[in-house]
Amino acid sequence: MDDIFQNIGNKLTLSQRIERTLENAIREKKLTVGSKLPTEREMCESFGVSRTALREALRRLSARGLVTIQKGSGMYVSEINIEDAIDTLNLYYDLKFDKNLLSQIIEVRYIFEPEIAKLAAMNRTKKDLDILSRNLVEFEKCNPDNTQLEADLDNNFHLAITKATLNPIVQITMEPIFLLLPRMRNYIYGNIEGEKPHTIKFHKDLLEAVRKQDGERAYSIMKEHLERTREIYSKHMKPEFS
Amino acid sequence: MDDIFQNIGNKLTLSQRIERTLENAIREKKLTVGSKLPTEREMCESFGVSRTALREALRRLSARGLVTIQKGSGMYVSEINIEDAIDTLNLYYDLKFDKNLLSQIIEVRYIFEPEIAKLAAMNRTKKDLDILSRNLVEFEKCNPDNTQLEADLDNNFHLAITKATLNPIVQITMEPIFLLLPRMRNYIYGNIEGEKPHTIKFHKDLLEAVRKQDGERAYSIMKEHLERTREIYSKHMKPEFS
DNA sequence: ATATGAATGATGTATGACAAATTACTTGAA
DNA sequence: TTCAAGTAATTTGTCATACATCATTCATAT
Repeated sequence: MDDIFQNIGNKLTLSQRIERTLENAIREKKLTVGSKLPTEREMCESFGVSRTALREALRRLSARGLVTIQKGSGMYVSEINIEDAIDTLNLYYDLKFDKNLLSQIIEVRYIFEPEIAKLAAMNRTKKDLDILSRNLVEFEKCNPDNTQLEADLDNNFHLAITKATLNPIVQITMEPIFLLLPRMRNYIYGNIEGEKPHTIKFHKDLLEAVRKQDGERAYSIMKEHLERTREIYSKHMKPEFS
Repeated sequence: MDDIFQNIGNKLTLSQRIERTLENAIREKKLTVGSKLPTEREMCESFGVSRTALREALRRLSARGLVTIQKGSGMYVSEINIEDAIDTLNLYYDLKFDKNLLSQIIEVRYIFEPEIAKLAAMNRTKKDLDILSRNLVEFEKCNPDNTQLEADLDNNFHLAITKATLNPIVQITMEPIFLLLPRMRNYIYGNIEGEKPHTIKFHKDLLEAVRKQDGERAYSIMKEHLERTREIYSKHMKPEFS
């Protein structure tokens, strides 16, 4: 019966209680998205707290993406967007970053992305096809010396495929991984000689399969590409990463 | 040449600049995890700002899980844990919650988990086998009336498989999804009659394949199981969600 | 009717004071 | 000497007030 003595110490600060109150109101949709909150002075009065405590609560909420604050205008209940969720994951990966991460990322891509390509082929809209086509055009005419842009376009192609699944969970899962890749370039030897033609052909073939909604073909094209990528990276990886 | 007049207005507030400065220092590991930050007064002096501005910056950082603040003691760089990221995801799903989320989760599991099972079979350690075996025993002797515990054990089995891949990214990816599932039970009719024997057989077969490191077999067992799950859920989903 | 500019009201920052919690130190007794 | 209780010092939490800065509204002049 030790639980008699438990659970007393966790007294929340005043500003944290205010934060929770407002958060719950938002979660329960008592405060609707886009609506304007009362002014600081009004809320201070109704809560019976100082401006300091109230403001610190609202700072927390804005940091978490629940409200947006516009100086001179007011505070509004903001529509939490997918970027907020992804940002937190990004931060997490950033701080957990270690030398094994690259091979782990390659592995994850290898096992997930073929399935994603298949799903994208089945669910894609016409708009997705437009985005993919435009990316392909840009990639072809991109100056080969601009390795930065080239890699970004390659990333965006994969990101567009992910979005074409129309499944936001897939997007939330993969986007932080794609965002990590540019940072990993520092740990990999620059772009590989003579790989661009292959990448272009790969993008073309995959787009074609997605256009025809041929899931199986999209799957195998992606799988083959990532297999190749995996081999190349393992051959060219910097010594300290092998 | 209209760009002459663009892009002046996006001036950050003072507290936001402080927030970024500290965030970057943490990201770049200039401030190491667990270390104590200087006191408010010291930081105010070195930054040359008021306590108000500094405190609001730190409120934001603590809301995001980068620092923890202990009244009377001090402020510390906190190890951001996966729960912080998951919290944000939960909030996002809470506010974005719609009838599609459940089917999206099922879809993600269907395309990812077979590959995960395969990878787990190849990489699993002896310790993973122990965990899975123990889970299986507990599941078998679990009182069928305790649907809550039953579902938790089922979840833990899948989570243990995920961990057996030895790829933390896979784990980070799937954990939020598994944590989401209990919340969805309210939207599904209770456990399905007569499913337990099938689930036990499935767990047994999968464990056997993982023990033998037979990746292909683990893949197909998991795929078949999730196919069945998908069908059952689509049949039993509550009317307002169909 | 439009544009300029002043007035108003909102959030942002600064300062000083005190409250509350923790930590460090001192002191006293065994 | 050792340990414990109590006290002092330190640190964060809250309050109050004043002013700065930005956005909106409204009046006025062209």
